[in-house]
Amino acid sequence: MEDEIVSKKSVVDYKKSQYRRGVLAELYQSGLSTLAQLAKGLHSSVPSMTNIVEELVEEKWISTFGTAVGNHGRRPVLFGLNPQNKYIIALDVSTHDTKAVVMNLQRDVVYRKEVDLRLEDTSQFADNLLTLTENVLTESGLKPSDFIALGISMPGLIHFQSGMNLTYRRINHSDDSLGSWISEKTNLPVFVVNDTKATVLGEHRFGLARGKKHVLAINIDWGVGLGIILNGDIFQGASGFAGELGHIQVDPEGELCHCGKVGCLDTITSATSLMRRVRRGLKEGRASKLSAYLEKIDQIDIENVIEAARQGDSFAIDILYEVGTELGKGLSIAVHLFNPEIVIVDGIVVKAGAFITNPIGQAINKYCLSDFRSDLSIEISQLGEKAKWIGIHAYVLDQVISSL
Amino acid sequence: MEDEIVSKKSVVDYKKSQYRRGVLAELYQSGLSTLAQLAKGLHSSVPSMTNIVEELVEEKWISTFGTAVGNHGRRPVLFGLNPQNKYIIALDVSTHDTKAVVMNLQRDVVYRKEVDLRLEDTSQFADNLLTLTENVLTESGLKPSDFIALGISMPGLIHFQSGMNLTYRRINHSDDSLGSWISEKTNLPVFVVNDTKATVLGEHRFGLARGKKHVLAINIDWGVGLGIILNGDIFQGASGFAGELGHIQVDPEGELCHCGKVGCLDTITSATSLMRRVRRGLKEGRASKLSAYLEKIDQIDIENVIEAARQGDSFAIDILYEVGTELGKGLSIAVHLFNPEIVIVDGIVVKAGAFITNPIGQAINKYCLSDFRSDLSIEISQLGEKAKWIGIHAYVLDQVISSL
DNA sequence: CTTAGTATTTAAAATAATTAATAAATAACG
DNA sequence: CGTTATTTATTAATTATTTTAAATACTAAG
Repeated sequence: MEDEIVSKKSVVDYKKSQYRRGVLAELYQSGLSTLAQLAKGLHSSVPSMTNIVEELVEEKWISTFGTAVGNHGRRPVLFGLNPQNKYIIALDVSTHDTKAVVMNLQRDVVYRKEVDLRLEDTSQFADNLLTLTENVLTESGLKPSDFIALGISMPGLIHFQSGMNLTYRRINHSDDSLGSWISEKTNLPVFVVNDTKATVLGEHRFGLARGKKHVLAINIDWGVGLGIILNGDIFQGASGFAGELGHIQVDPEGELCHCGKVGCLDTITSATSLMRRVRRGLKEGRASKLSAYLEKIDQIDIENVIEAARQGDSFAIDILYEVGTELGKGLSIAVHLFNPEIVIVDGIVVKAGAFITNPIGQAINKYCLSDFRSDLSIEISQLGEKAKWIGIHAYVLDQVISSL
Repeated sequence: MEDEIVSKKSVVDYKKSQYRRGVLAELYQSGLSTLAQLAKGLHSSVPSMTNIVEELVEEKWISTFGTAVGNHGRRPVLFGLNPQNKYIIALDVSTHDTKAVVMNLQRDVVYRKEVDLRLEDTSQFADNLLTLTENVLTESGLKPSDFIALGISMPGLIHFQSGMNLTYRRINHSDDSLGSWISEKTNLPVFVVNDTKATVLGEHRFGLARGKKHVLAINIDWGVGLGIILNGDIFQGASGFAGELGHIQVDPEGELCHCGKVGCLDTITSATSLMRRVRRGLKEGRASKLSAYLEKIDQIDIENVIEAARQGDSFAIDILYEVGTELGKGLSIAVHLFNPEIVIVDGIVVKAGAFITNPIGQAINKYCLSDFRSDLSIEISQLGEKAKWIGIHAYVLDQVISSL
């Protein structure tokens, strides 16, 4: 019954809704646009755009930003997403801490909080994350009605359809996903996205990969993740698991991985395993500046290794080289399969700069067919940790807009 | 100047053109549709569709196919692509022969020819292919004006933007691609597509993978190729090279590949290398029914091996098992990266049936994370060689329609 | 400082597309 | 076998959108 009422006038409504979404998406990407630009971009006319835009201004989605300068003739009015009235919360969850960021529609950070909440596979974690969220809601000083959505990025296999994190199953409350549980409690739409996918989306929309059609972003952190942009969109695969590079087998005689298989790329290249090999090497008596840490060997961390490499420590350099080579080998597989225009390297390891990118580049040269390399550039992320918040923001806004 | 005339009335023209393409695409997929179905599918109204459809009938693109049966009420008129007046030539080029097929818009084969023209890296090949094309044009008995386009599928890295085959560079006339050269000579639009990509498109549009969003099709032939459908579309990558599974390294101490690298998957799993190992095994005196061929060892071919396996020959079974396992290993990498819903096995080796699919399935079970396997089905192509023609047809028609 | 030139905005007219209404076709039912 | 219910096709009326034209706003040149 209700369905029939909705389907009345359906065609007109559908088209209008398409235009509304189009305008918001366009303004999100462009920052500021004139009516003429919007009309052209959406294959519509200026008077039509005037209508749509007026409506969206009314609803506080967009606002005017003065007029454009420079050209001859009458200066056109600029429109952009409203920097007030509507806010998004981004929770960047990892295994070592959690960051909460409140942003307006223009991605300006209006509130930030970093807490010592580590992702672990317990139901307690969900409770803590909810508490954090509620704290952010009040501490930010904004009206509850000003928040339009909450985005959470975290590692793990996140089932696209249900939002369940299958790697950390206990954080889901019974058969409800963490996301829908928090959504219920906070009365906000919640979107959960894999951290690497958020990162690549950030890099694609507002970073180095802007405007590229096919992008790979490799994120080297506590594990290895591959974020993929295809045809300008984040690529999820059938269930949301696409890009699981960390668990392809690279060494049949390698170490046992936590996933249960043997010789996964993760067992060689993740920061965890890198540190394991550093400690083993030091214990075996390898000559290195890092030997100074021998007594307190558990306190040594990856930044120490990178620092040592910078100072010319050959043990540290070797270790990084080894990791970079294996990463490059894994990446060349992905390059052969995806044929991207650009590969972005991201994560903790980027602090190692050329110590890690050189071997990656070398391995790609060695293991990739030349035709794949000719139009391919390999870059280090410039957005850094911001890429993730921006990616969450873009992901959430995409979802919100498309549900409008 | 002309540009300005075109851009007059541009928005209206654009929308109409969108509808026209939409109707053709819809009818191509559905076979037959009613006005109401078209209107619903394209978010438009019945009177509008009536207009568009009338125009397309006028232009001989579509025609009526009586009325639908079964329902109450007045029976709706069915429309479908016109089976007369417009034809497509598909050339299926491989390293062992070339097939030419003329099809109408409904994919009915109206003329077929198989010639002993083998793909080789010479300019002579281009001349021969042109001759073949011209013969087909005349021998088919159709009016030249009835042909709307020519599609060519062939192995190799085919540069998406230029249509150049980079694996067989000499078939291109100077700096003109084979495709545009033939196009010039025949006055027909020509589209060149990689054979594996054509196959997966065929399987997706009218085969086992119909309606699936993400599909991998592995084609085991003189080499290994991976065809990829993502979000319902053929995935080309930045330059058209996506899916090059054959040249990922699987064995650092393996054989030298013709591509210049070492231990490519191709060196283990292609039909060529399979035969090499069969011959080597026989020479080394492995017990096998195939030993009967020892004197004429060069005449033995893959079908003999498969036949031997069917008869229980354990050497043949072992060889196929080995190949299947390596293929499965390679495929699991692709599964981890693409997270598809279905994997289709295609090519010569399918005649081996379970002898090849069992080890593939087993390897996927062994090397894939369980979450990737739960919704994944592995099937053997049912379309067989037809998949490629149908894929060429679909590819060509997609291109023609989108240029309308 | 005025005027010519350029471009946007607003308003009005023309066109196109949708919805609503009516006519036509067909199966089910009494 | 005719009537009714149901569905589709066609036409008319209404609504929406585009196009055209006029008005406005601004730059730059004389």
